[in-house]
Amino acid sequence: MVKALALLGPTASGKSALALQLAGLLRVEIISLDSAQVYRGLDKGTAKPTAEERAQVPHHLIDIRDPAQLYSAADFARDCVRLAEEISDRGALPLICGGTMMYYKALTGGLSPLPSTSPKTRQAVAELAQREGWEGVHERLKDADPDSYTRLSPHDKQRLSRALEVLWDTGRPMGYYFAAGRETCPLELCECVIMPEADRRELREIIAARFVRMLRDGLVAEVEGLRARGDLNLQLPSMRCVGYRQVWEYLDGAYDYEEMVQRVIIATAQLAKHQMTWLRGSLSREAAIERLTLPMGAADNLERLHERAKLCLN
RNA sequence: GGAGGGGUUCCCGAGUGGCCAAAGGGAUCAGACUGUAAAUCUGCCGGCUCUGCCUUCGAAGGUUCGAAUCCUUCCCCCUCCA
Repeated sequence: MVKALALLGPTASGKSALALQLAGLLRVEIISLDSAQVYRGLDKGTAKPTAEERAQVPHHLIDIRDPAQLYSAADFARDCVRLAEEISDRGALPLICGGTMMYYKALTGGLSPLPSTSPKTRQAVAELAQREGWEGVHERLKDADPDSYTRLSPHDKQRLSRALEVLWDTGRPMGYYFAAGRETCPLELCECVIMPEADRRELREIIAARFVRMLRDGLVAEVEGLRARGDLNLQLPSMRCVGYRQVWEYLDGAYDYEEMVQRVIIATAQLAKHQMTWLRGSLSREAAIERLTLPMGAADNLERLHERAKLCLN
């Protein structure tokens, strides 16, 4: 079984820097666990590793999609396993590094054999919601998919949409696919988690400072460029990423610059909070994945990570 | 100095005699999470010895069975005239 090391943690907690340092000590290739860095052209706002860093250490699953395209947890799980095997074959250690916990969950916990649904159908659901509201969409599930009907909030547009899409596209409720169980993870994972639990205020300051840097580096111009393409919009997952969404709205004139800055900082802090909720929760109740928790910014983190990585190599 | 407008629970903001611990939004906190997940949603959100009680709507008095809401004085803020 292929072994891999996972380095997880909330945004701005120092994962990437630590991963790069580890790469200086042993032969690793990094598999990015990041739903935003997959997009080409989303550079400044995603804290994407620089060209130099990428030249120095191989990075995977970065810049693999156009911002008009979609990428999913299932795509990730498939790509990640394939890459880990290839990297392992090359004699290097696969290092899965990032904070998109849904992707990680899909990898470790597996997914049921649900179908992907067509953009056409999604559009049709959106139109229904437009006419009848999401409560209306919710009602459509009442008889055809009672499990989803009771499980989902009448306001949870994303999941409501997905449930109805599956129903319309395949004629079967989601539960039909759930019944088939989940795939099991073909990788043997070691988990290292950076948890700034003790002082979230510090993380917030790092986030704010980092965003100021992103702006100084030209984030607004980058978003202007993306808007100028003409084929992107706020409904796309790429343009809903933290930072991009708010800058886009600012350029739309929805609010002023100062408010945009504050909103991004708040949204980023909320993202970090959300990621920590995943990490504290049931994530690694899955399988017997041993976990090492590192405090944010501790001096001996690299050393401890290195120790753990060496175990993975055996 | 004069004429108006305003001070509400962490923030914005509604509320003009009882149904008000006080709409709504934001933040915070906690949580969910099966192919959009940096998404989407949920709960809590003054305090307590918690089916009730206490404190809160700039401050202090007053009217009233009863006030965030009415009256008086004071403090502060904004706009305009000077």
